[in-house]
Amino acid sequence: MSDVPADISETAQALAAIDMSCAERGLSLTPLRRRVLELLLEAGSPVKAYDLLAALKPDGAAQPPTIYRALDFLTKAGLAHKVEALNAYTACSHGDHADRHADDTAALFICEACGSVEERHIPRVNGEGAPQGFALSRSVIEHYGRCAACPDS
Amino acid sequence: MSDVPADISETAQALAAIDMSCAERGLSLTPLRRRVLELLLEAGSPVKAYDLLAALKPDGAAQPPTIYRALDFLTKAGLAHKVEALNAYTACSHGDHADRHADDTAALFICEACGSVEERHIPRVNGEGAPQGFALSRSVIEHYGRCAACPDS
DNA sequence: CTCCGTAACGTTATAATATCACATTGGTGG
DNA sequence: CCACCAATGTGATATTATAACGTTACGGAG
Repeated sequence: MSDVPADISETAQALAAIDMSCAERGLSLTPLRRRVLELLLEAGSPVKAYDLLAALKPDGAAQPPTIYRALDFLTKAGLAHKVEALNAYTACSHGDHADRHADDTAALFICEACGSVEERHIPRVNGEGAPQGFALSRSVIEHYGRCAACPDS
Repeated sequence: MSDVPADISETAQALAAIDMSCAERGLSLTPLRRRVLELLLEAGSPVKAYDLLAALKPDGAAQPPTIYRALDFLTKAGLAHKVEALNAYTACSHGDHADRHADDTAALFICEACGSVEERHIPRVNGEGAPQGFALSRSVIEHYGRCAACPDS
């Protein structure tokens, strides 16, 4: 066993891969943005903007625009998603090759018991039964329920 | 031609049908709730809570809880939906037989140009590629794009 | 009929989420 | 050096939503 929990180590590895991916894509993953993404990765479930803000406080008193700008960058870069129905944010589980998924739609499966999020990338197509002539720009797909690890009890 | 625009008349007809549906289901569609639903039906596109509030003002100064309680009732009754990504609310296009769709998922197709909403009811099933053992409770499905009537220009 | 319980709504205050507008910093290229 | 631009800092404010408690009106039990 190392002295670092496995999930933190995984976070570090993911961040390293994302560093490279961003470099290739010409995106500047600044320390602040990187730190916010790190917080999201460590959380493993959706986090509210003001909770991220609170988590940054030790590093100096951050103000709301700080966090919203970072989240804006991360979501546009495909490194994080906003969970619309929760007003929360979560790291993209495919952030290390976000470029390959730029045109995909992310479907989120959110456990209402434990908060965990599973993400599936599905090719961007008009939803089932789209109106004639509807030109799709983006889709929000969020499924709420109970994950396999959280029995109905 | 009547002196009442066609869409208002349609609204009135829809409301009459909803009145009966609510009576059958034992739901009390009070004047306030009915008025809010009427406003949503007339709008034809998503409306923000505080805009509804403003629209109610002439009838007396309403406060936020008033409108949120009405919206809560309407959404639980399946007569309206919250558009999560817009923080807005829209009348269910099948409100007159909402009982038959109680277990369905509503997929919304929202035109970013004109604001129109088309609604499709799809049977509630686990989304494509759901994780093993995921027990679905509800889904948020919102598609954004451009409707057939709004050319790319 | 009175009393009581409850659903609906009113009212005041405040919480939670998000953005605007402008100042400051720090690098990069002319 | 200086002009420029991306990124961040900072203070104020807008927008969305809920908490907490009071009031009213109606319907059933006694």
